Amino acid sequence: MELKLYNTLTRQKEVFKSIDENKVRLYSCGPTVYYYAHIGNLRAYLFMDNLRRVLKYNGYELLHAMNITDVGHLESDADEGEDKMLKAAKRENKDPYEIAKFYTEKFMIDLNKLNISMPEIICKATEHIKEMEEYVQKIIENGYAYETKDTIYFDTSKLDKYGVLSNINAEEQKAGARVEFDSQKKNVTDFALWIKAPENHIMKWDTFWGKCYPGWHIECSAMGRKYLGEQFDIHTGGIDHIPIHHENEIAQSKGYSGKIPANWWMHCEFLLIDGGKMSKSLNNVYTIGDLENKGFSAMDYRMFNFTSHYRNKLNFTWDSLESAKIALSRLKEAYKKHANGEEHVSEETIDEYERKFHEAINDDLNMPQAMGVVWDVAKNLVKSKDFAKLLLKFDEVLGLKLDVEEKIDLPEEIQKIVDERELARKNKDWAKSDELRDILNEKGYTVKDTKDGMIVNLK
RNA sequence: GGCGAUAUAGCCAAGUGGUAAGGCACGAGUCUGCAAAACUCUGAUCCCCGGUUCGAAUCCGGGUGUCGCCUCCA
Repeated sequence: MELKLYNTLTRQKEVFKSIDENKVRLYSCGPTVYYYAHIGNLRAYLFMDNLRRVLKYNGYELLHAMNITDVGHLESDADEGEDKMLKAAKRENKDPYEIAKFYTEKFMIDLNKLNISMPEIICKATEHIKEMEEYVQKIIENGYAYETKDTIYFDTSKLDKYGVLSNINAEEQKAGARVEFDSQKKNVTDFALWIKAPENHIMKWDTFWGKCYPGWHIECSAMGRKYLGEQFDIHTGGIDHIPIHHENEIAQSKGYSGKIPANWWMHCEFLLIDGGKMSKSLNNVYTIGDLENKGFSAMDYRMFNFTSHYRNKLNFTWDSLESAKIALSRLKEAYKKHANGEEHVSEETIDEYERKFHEAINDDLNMPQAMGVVWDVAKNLVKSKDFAKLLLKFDEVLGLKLDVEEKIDLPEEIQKIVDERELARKNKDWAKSDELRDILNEKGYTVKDTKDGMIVNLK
């Protein structure tokens, strides 16, 4: 079946065709590991995971690289700000490498909780200084860079066009902005490739230009090339990457080889909180931990993300997360019923649902529409193992672990009360049963009585 | 100030020319010792005005609102 993916480069959906026959090479801009990832960040990785799974569903093998930015990401585009890693190091009074290690681990834990499948290659900027160095030298050799006192800049005026992705006149935009920029630059759109490290700079390396550290954009160019080749299929990132980071990556690649590195550029829209941007001042920069503290799981958040399309802003509210949580639990319930079902469903019916689902995901990852098909199957009055099997197939893309029952290990003390209540119920001692239920509630557990016994969960 | 996006039921949202997917909430009901859960049923003509068309939520023009980018950001 035809797979259509939206390409930011051409601003339209295009029929996907990989360079190699059955293999897709893709690159995703990963996190700058200077702090916890918030749920907005994580939406981009859920999108990345969604793309991976859809490609796999279509039979492609994947070679996927994602970077971990642990150096070079400055606060200011004018190349004057502080390195985010160093700032975090100061804040926490730690070595920047410790910071990177700590938040990288936290990031991986989040991805794991969200059931995000890992790219085949995870590459760290600090482990590829050599590759970046060579990349920059080639750009210089090709005449696309110039030196100032302490920075090597990319000369964007040497390109036939700068701004092919965002399709804007960056010169004009930046000239109009009320932002000062480094006067050493020849053009406002020029950006730093290589920067001389000040005396007290912690993260620096001995390089062809003395003790330096790399600009932010060069890592993706160098690592993408190293692991995926001069040209690969898809490059993903957040929508905010379009105007600067990805433009610069394209510029660097043009300066290096004359080519745009990827055929498809795909970008995930922002997550809004209560209709607006998340910001520290509004105190709404939530992490997975924050969600968990309110009784939600990472998987609830995963489910929530399927309510909208990745190219649309998604409005996060606690109510909408709650609705996703309930929907997920009902979906699992529905799966279970089908798994225990004894009726038969015709192959044609199954194929028809499968086709509809496949069509939806192949239409530029239209997950809300795909979920419509999933619910059709889940809520079908005919209870059948055939449907259960189909749902599991869908779950290869959804990644909701429909067949995994969430059972929590109850503390011994709680288990004792549960057993006692079970006995009371057996003896129809309702007074005692209710009393024990109250106790469980007080201790923070919910109690559901079903035909198959009691289900106890954390509130 | 410049640029861009968006406006669909209480909420989260699909749908881009042929008479409005889905989820959640609400309400009604079934079940149940009670409660909860679960299950069934139920709702919108698509921001406003004008145009194109046999026909528009869907295209065009104008207006209004909201959001974002131009500064770090997934």
